[in-house]
Amino acid sequence: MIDPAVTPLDNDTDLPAVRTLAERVFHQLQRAIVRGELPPGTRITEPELSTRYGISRGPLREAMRRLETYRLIERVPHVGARVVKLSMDELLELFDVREALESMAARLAASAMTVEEIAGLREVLAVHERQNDLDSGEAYYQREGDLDFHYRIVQGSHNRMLMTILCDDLYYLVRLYRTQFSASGARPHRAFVEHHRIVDAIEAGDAELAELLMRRHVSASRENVAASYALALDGELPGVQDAAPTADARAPVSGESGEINDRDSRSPQ
Amino acid sequence: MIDPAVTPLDNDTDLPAVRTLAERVFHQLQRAIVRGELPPGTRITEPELSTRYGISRGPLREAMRRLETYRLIERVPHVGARVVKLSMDELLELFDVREALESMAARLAASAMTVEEIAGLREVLAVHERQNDLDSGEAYYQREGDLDFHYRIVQGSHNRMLMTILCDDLYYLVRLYRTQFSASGARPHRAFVEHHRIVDAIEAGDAELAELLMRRHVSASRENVAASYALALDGELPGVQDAAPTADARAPVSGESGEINDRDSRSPQ
DNA sequence: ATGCCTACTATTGTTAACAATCTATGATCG
DNA sequence: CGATCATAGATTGTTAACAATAGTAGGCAT
Repeated sequence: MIDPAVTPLDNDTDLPAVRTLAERVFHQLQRAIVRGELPPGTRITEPELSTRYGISRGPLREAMRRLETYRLIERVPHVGARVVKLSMDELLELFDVREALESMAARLAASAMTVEEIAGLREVLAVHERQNDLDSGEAYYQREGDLDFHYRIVQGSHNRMLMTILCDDLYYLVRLYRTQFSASGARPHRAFVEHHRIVDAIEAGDAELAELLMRRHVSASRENVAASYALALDGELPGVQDAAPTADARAPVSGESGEINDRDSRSPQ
Repeated sequence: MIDPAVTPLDNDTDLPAVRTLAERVFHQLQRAIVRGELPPGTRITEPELSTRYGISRGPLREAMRRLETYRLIERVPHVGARVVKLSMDELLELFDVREALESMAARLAASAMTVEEIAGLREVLAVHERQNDLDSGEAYYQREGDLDFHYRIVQGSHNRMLMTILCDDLYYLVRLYRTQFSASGARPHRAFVEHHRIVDAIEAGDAELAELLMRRHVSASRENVAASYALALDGELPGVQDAAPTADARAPVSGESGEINDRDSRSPQ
């Protein structure tokens, strides 16, 4: 469901095992939201979407209920639903959760990952690096590659609950944040270094180190995003002091190379 | 299959803000499952439940969809749904997730918790201890109190996403595990000690220490449960070597004082 | 007797109509 | 002129009937 090569370019029925209308429209809506085709805050009205997708309200409601659990839309009883509008401090909250979960995943992966999985991980890094040689240009693939890196480590933890929470529940939210804050890949080479170190630790079976590196990796990325945001914010709004809780914040925040890049977490820039 | 005598005591409208039928029946089903009134593996059939609760299949399906996201039931398209059957290694997976998330919560709580919240936390511990003076007898309240302790720390993190994942998504699963493996409160005083230490660290604003203690707390509980289970398992099934992935395991596992207790994580019993 | 095929039943997926609730617009009153 | 209340429209919640799928039981042929 995450593999970029597998992800359908578009169309309806290329997804495997879409056995029901509700599933199909769920995936369609999900993609529409993540891609920004349904902008944040957009009101979702059932009659409109049902006619739009040519289905009845029954399956649509089921799809919307699923979208709600993925935190992509927010519903209020008897009122309606709208596409979630993300704030910066919610993004930072997400980083904290990811830091906790992904560092745990790295720890477990160091013990549980197979040689084949590690080889696949190295291959991802190689592809990642190759695309970096093309320099900027296509940040999209970098993002996907970066995402794939983290995805594979979570898979390597062999903890299904972790996989579900991280890769199913939080995955689309991460992507939505990315499009919403238009995080551009700034300097991914720093992330490469970190990624390689993490894989080294995993390959060596050093759970403690892998955990620590992953934790720093995510944490540094969080600080980077926060700093970039604060900078962009007082660049255009000199009066603003703190990140507003409900910041609609359309300021593009650079610093995230798609998934996670970071400063070297040591040298002060 | 579904004991009619049990459900009627949970009347309809004791829960606040139940604005829709789907919500009501969701809570009813949730309680029924967590309490064990709907045993694990029970087939959930829509016509039966709809007549049983006196509602139509529409709201019922919505309630079931919610139960599915809470991982309390499992659905297969065109086939049906059944109450989730938990295995021991899934329980251990849950412990890993909780270790990652709750240690993060403790860290954040050390920085973000207000004096009022800390006071409330101390009160919980006091109540907890008082009930422990009554010794065993009522393990139920201990469990709830223990749960309340962890619950409040998560709240104290002031991280809404953490709160949602831990208190909404995983909470009922934890309770279900407890009833399913009939974890009895064995020796909660060890947990008390740990709890107090954690609160001390939080009150001192020592994020590092709070995180470390919470991590050990959950980890020790995990090991305790695993050990008790392994013991009970080869006590009754001497041939069994590993925890079966799909163990239906009705053996009562002691060691969990409801939520989390642990050995002192230092002295070897 | 056993294996496969077929029809049947029960359950799930889907649809469309009905009822209850909320929002907004406009009229009335202070 | 402003505010409050009422009414109207639209949207969500709910229901019951219809369609499609999967499991099951029985018969038939080998």
